[in-house]
Order: sequence, then C-alpha cells, then structure tokens
Amino acid sequence: MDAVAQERPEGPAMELVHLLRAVTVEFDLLGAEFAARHGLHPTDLRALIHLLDAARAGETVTPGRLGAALRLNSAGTTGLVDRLERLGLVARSRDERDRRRVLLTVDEKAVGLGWSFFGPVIGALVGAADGFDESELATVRRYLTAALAAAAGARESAG
Amino acid sequence: MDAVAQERPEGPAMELVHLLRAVTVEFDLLGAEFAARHGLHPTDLRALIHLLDAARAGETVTPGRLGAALRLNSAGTTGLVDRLERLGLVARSRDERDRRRVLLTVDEKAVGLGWSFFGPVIGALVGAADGFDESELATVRRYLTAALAAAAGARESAG
DNA sequence: CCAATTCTCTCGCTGAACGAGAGAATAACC
DNA sequence: GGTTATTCTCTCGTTCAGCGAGAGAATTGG
Repeated sequence: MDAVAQERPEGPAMELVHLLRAVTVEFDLLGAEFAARHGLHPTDLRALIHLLDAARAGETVTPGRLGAALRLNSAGTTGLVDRLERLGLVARSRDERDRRRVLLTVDEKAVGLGWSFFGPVIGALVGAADGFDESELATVRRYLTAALAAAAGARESAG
Repeated sequence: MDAVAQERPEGPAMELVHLLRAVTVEFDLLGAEFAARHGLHPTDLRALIHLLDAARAGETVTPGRLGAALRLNSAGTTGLVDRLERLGLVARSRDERDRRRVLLTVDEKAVGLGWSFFGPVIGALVGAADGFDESELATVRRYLTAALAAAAGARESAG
C-alpha cells in the first residue's frame, strides 16, 4: 500500500497497514513456493487448506461446496478435484443419503502435506510471540480482530 | 492453519496465527474481487502494485525486473506488459542509455486505479486503529515485525 | 407422477504462462 | 577494433486451468 501512501499522512496506523501488507505478501510467497515445490497449483493449495479445515471442523465437503469456497464454477471444480484425486490427496465417494452428491474425503497424504507446509510456519510464528506477555498478546489479538473486520467490511462495501 | 492445529496445543499465540491467516485470506479475496471487477487478472493487480511501489520509490522498472518480481518467465512477462499496455495502464519506451532495455512508465490511470483499490482498505484499517493508544500500537507493530521476520525465515528455510 | 430443483460432470473454448530460441544492443577480451 | 560473450526483450508453438453452456442422474414438491 506504499503505492498510494504518497498522498497520505504517515503515522503509526499507516505503519501497521504497511506491515500487514508485507505479512500478506510473505504468506503468499510462502504458499506459492510450497505449491510449486510439490507440483501443485496455487488453487490446489487453497483447496487443500479448505479441505483440511473442513475435516477438522467435522464438516463433509462436496465438490460444490469446495468450488463455491474457491470461487470456481462447476467445470473448474471438477478439474480441480480430478487433479487432487490424481495426486492421491482426496477420494470421491457417493453420498448414500443423497445420491446426487459426491463426498470428498482427504487422504492421510493430504494431512501430511498440510503439516509439512504449516508446521514450520506455525512454529516460527509461535516463536515470534515469545517476548510478549499475556496482556500484550491480548492487545495484538484485539487489533488483528479489528483489522480483520475492517478488511471484511471493505470487501463488502467495495464488492 | 486450523487444519493442523488438531495436533497442536492451543493458546494465545495460536490464536494470533489463526487471525493472521484470516487477515491474509481476506486481503487475497479483496484483491481478487477488485481485479475481477476491473477486468484484471490477479497477476495484473500484483504487477500494478509493484509498478506503483517502484514509481513511488523513484525506481525505473523494466519488463525483466517486473517479471522477476512476479516470478514470470520472459514470455509471460511480455504477455503481461502487453495486457497492461492494452489497458492503458503502462507505456513502453526504449531506454536511450542502454538500448537493449525497455522502460515501463505508469499512466495516471494506473495511479487512479491503485488509489481506488487501496483507498478504502487503508481508510478502514486506519479506522481499526482507533481505540488503541500509542503504546498499544507500538506493541502491535513489534509483534507484526516479528511475525514478518518469522514468515520470511520460514520461507527461506523451507525454500 | 410430472415438474422443478439440485448436484456433478462433459464438451469446446479462451487465454495466461511455459520452454526454446531468435533478434538486437551492449560489454569484454585478445 | 573486431570477434565473441552477455544481456535484454520478444516471437512461436504448446500446455493446461478455468469459463460458459448444457447434458445426465438423483431428489423434492405439488
């Protein structure tokens, strides 16, 4: 957001905006490199994350839900699931209760892959929290919560 | 990073990891929606951001530098610049000092577009900083700086 | 039951990005 | 100073992710 800051007053709040963008960029690069290293597309990684999150939350995922979450149309979603299936990360199975549906189940391999991606980052980030006491971490959490709401709000009003 | 948290102890630090990822996702969605709304590809938006940052820093950008920053090969970079030129966002001009080079100059239109993207987000984020006093903002800045370093470190050691 | 709905998948297509390499300008070396 | 090596950019042909349209199965509602 430097690009536009030239017309803006600088200040503590702007500094945080810059930092947040930098963190976002860094995360994106990290994901992109991980994906490339494992022969995945960025979309595949996003799908993997979504599937693992859903699995953890105990939710069943169908191609339709996955596609909606990733903003893909049905054709693209089919291609994505084909790809993930070919990589041995997910398996398709018919939902016997509503036989129009296909259920996606994540393989152990996917969990391992997810761990190998997130593990190091999480470790580093948790380590970054060392040197902050409880109340400081609470302050950070409060700020990030507000920033998240702000970004979501900006997206809604702009979109 | 929920996906992996099932095997991890929860705690204040993990909460922040979740929040950071949520903010990243939100920013990505925001960028994707803005891009789609203006007939841009995600790559185009990233290029625009890079060009505006460089312009602000007073640096000259060539197709080669831009492609390297976005991790594109030369063919893809040519296509990208063609696209941006067709959209009237940048112009190509020969560097008279090293006539192998092409210099990219950003049009006013690009600056306006950048502003229309960043303006609302920045405003919302600065607003999110209300309700925090100076020392609290300093704490947040210290944390984000550490998190940035952690992410960069994770990328380096994993990459 | 017949119609409307809800899922998923197939087909054909567009276009972003890749690999390989050509072309033009500059720098380096003998 | 002329030949060779290097540095940029762009062209060509290809691959493949994602789109639009719509077909095919299963379910739900009147």
